[in-house]
Amino acid sequence: MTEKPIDNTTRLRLLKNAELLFAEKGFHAVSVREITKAAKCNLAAVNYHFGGKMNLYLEVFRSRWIPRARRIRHSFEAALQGLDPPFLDDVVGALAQAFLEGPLTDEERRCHSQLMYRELANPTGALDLLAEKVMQPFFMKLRNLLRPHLPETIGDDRLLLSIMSIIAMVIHFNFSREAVSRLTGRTYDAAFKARLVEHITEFSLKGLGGMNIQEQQP
Amino acid sequence: MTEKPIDNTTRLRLLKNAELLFAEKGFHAVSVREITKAAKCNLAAVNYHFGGKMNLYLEVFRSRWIPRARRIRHSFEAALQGLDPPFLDDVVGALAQAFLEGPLTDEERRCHSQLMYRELANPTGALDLLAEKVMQPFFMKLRNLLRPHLPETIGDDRLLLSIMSIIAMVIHFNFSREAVSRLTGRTYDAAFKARLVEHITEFSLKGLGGMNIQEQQP
DNA sequence: TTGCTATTCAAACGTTCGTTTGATACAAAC
DNA sequence: GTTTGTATCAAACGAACGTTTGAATAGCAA
Repeated sequence: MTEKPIDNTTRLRLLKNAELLFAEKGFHAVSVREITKAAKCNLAAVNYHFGGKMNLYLEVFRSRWIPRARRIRHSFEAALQGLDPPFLDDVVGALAQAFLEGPLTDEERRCHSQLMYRELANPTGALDLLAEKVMQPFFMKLRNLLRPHLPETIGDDRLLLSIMSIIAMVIHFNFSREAVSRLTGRTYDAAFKARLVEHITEFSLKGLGGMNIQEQQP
Repeated sequence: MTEKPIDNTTRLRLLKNAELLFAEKGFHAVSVREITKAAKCNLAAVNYHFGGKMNLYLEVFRSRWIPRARRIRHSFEAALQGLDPPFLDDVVGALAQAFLEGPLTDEERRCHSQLMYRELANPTGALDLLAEKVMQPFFMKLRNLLRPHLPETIGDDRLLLSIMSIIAMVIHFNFSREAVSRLTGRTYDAAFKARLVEHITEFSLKGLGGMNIQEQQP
């Protein structure tokens, strides 16, 4: 417990502030001066502790993004605990909820989605980490969870596309909040988020097959 | 016809090359020197013709992105011509096809999606243009097309969310090609694109309701 | 020709960038 | 007390940035 007490070290302050700024503006739009100013430390601290701006960026993913992705995944799996096997709507509902409500604070979630979106848009090397350590295994897990509830005629590729569609929605509604808010005329409060979870769950459930949902929900 | 013959002017070369580079790397990651070098013109040309880098960026949207969005929309509407009223699967199929296959070359489509994605991620002022001139009217059009085929119990907001879900998929599969390719193990050739159109259409159709599809497709 | 306008160009502008440096402070080890 | 190693700091570095300048070059009208 005392291994890392509060750890309000320069290093950690840098990671926290860097993540927020990178998420908000993107790698190129944030300067080292901006980061160190926000972290209330000297300009040279980035190079001392991380060896450069790019390494700081990568370290943000290694030590903050990936652990948070794990928290999301654990939240998802915890929601399915005891349901053996979970029904289709359990899986999809837990998925949407883990991402849109889940264990993160709202600021964390925004940060998380934006960093991911940006990395999808502009692979800088961090995408390698995400794909290998997070996405790939998570998608496999999802496939195994969904497979028993779908007709056997559905191939693996088809199932994978469906999973990516759901993820696409989740990411999109998390990420392009500004556009979504503008087009729907709604602010991103708890009520709207709950509405989104409901919508994504319903839409995805029906999209996935819709043939054996009725038997589960009388 | 002779109004704009070839128009291989410096101005147009700048717009073309700037668009490609902005789409590929994002606004901040591209330098004026890089653009003018690609356009084979002098460094000062950007400021002479557009009055600055940001104005060039905005002009890319005004004179290239928006007209292309119109071509997509026309392609979508042309596919529905003669179908009065179009069925649900006509609308959704035409939508997916217009975006993923449609009237654009593959390079244009990549460029188009990337610019849009980036602007959703990083609103720089161009998003105002897109939302007002393109998205808003297009979404209204879609809503009117879909409305007659869905149960009356579905509210406007619900329908709008469904539309945004479909668009989210279309954008996502167009944009994050690298990640999609990596996770599916498939290259973005014509066959895969056709597969994506098929998938999005099917998934969206079912997601939209699934209650009156059967009557249309015996 | 002479003027006028529009465009291109090399060069330089001032600013900001990421990074490096060398001095300084501070604590634990000897 | 001295040494050693870690961390922070102000200052400066060279490079790259967006932009400006003023001269050179065309094309066309008078």
